[in-house]
Amino acid sequence: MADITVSLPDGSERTLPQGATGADLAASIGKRLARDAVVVEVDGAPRDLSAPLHDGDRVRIITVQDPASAEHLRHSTAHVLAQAVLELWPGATFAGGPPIEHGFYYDFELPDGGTFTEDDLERIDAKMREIIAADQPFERFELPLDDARELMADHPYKRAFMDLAASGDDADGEVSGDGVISFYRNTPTFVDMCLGPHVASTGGLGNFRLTRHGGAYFRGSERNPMLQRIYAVAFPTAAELEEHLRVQAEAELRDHRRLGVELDLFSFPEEIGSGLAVFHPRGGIVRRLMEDYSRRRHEEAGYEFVYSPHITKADLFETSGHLQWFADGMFPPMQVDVPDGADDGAAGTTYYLKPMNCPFHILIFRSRMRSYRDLPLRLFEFGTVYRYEKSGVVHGLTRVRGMTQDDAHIFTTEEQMPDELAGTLTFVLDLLRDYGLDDFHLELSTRPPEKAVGTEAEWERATEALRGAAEGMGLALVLDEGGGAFYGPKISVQARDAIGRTWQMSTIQVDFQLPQRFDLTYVGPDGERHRPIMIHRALFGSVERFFGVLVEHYAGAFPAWLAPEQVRVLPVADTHLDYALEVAAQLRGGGFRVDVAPADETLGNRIRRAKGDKLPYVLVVGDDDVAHRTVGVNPRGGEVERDVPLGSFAERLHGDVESKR
RNA sequence: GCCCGAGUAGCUCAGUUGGCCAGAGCAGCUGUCUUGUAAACAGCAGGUCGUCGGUUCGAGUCCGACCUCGGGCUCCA
Repeated sequence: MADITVSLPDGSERTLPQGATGADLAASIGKRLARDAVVVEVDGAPRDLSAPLHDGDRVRIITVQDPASAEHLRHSTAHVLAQAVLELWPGATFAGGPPIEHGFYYDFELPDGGTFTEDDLERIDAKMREIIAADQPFERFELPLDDARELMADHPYKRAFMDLAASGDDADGEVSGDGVISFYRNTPTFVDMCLGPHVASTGGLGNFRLTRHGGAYFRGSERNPMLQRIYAVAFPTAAELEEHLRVQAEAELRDHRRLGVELDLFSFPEEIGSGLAVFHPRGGIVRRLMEDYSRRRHEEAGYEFVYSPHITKADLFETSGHLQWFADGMFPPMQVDVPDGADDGAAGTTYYLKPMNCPFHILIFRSRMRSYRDLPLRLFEFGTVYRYEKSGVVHGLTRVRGMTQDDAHIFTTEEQMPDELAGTLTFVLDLLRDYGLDDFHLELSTRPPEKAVGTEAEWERATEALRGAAEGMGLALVLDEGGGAFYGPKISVQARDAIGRTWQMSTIQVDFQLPQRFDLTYVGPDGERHRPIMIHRALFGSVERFFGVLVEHYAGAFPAWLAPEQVRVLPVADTHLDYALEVAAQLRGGGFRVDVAPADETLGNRIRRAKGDKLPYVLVVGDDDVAHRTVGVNPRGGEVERDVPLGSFAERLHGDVESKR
């Protein structure tokens, strides 16, 4: 029988006997490679180690050291989860269980509408580890559709995936559409439908942890039944799993909801209502500083400031299209000016809380005749809007029902638009950097197929203009098909924070629609009327969300320019109080935010409290300092320095503020 | 909105199968202590146990509805 020859990524070739598998190949190269091999890629396509190789195959062996192995290990561990659940809950059925970032999930339906509990996760985990200890093989086999349906007779969701694939749907990648269904058998009783590949056996798995459980609609649609999903994190190595869990624990400590209470920044009094925040004095300082700086920069960039009310007659949102397209996101209407004695609900005038600021800015544009000389006209407002968010989605400051947008609408000619978009994007990124975020990527959201006004051609032009601006930035650009607003496509800026999480921040949207709906015009150099184009843009997105992101990014330890309290002066004993007050007064005179903590408590305890409040600087003053007009400087995250002249400390603080460190 | 879980003092939590006057630490207040870099000591005060209704001789504890929060789905700045 003829041998086969395969090539490896380094260009070398190896000759193996006919019928040799990826595992054989690995074994022929080295013991360690054989042990660490997870799957192989043949001509770029992942395959089981047990699959026979063919003459001329280009083969890459993926080991646990290769990041590409994670997906396969996760996928295989998901099967172990399914096996454990099906063994523990006789009569349970399962749907899909794909690998995801950091881990995997699997969807189940338990008998009699059962649900999982926290304790169940422990039982399942224990069962999974038994399966792994048993080192069960993953054995692949294939069946024609009819036989496959019969094999999965007790599992309607698996059959649903087969039917979807048969009708040309992608079936969430669970099955192929070629009429042959592949399965993996672990034990005589456990078989899962799967495209594969899988690890050779369960023994190599184990670096996982079950994390959460919750409801999830089948295939993500509200119209489908709700299944019970279990999430897990999983990594090729134990060290990676540990690191991930460490970062998670860190993220929990940074949670802005927790820090908001601890640092006395803001709260959500139950009496006010879900998703409605109040900012306390310390949070108020931070917010005001954020806003003040933003105002200054916007002024310098040619924006003009406007103000508009929070509520308006329904007609305005009829004209804008919001009542047609965005009504679900709006608070219910209120009837006002109802005539005495009228019991007809339709009598009077209908008002709405505003969910967006654009119509108001449009009315400002339209308040008089505009010339091309006025354009681009950039109207800016910290506009507070109200959105009726579904009860299950409200979340801290990042998803609220009342928020303030740093909202601007730019009215331009069509010719000006590309430059204006590029300028806006540059401005936005620059400003975000000043707030300490500097790792970005961009996302381009296109026409939502079922929910869009305007013609395809208009959408196309707007989308291309945005794409051009985005591509000019030299940042990664991700396509978000169908994710645009009803009136136009958008670019959103995604920022990565200090511990690597990405947040959607700024959005820039092109809008041909509202200028038409409101019949906006300007007079061009030719004396004729022309239609302007609108650009909607928000940089913080919402001030509340941005505030929450900054709290998490800085873990509550705001840089000096934003810190609510920059310095706290601690006299060692009462005899140093007058000097401490003098130091504080002098620093305040320099424009700094300073408090004094008198010697009612031990110095150690006052230091501890100040550190807990995450101040940039704690100053300790005692006999030596009174005598020499110095201070002891205890900086956040640094070493204590004694006998620092007050003047040089003030300069240092000034430098921190100026450099926004 | 849907699935699950939770709501006890400002915060973090105890409170056994329904049964004496609902507890602790931190925070707060009052004293004493007068401190050189991450917790001095003592005392005081603080709760209609989320709200409303029900079961019961008796409810923080059991049941229902609503409100709020947390985790997930869907949605989103």
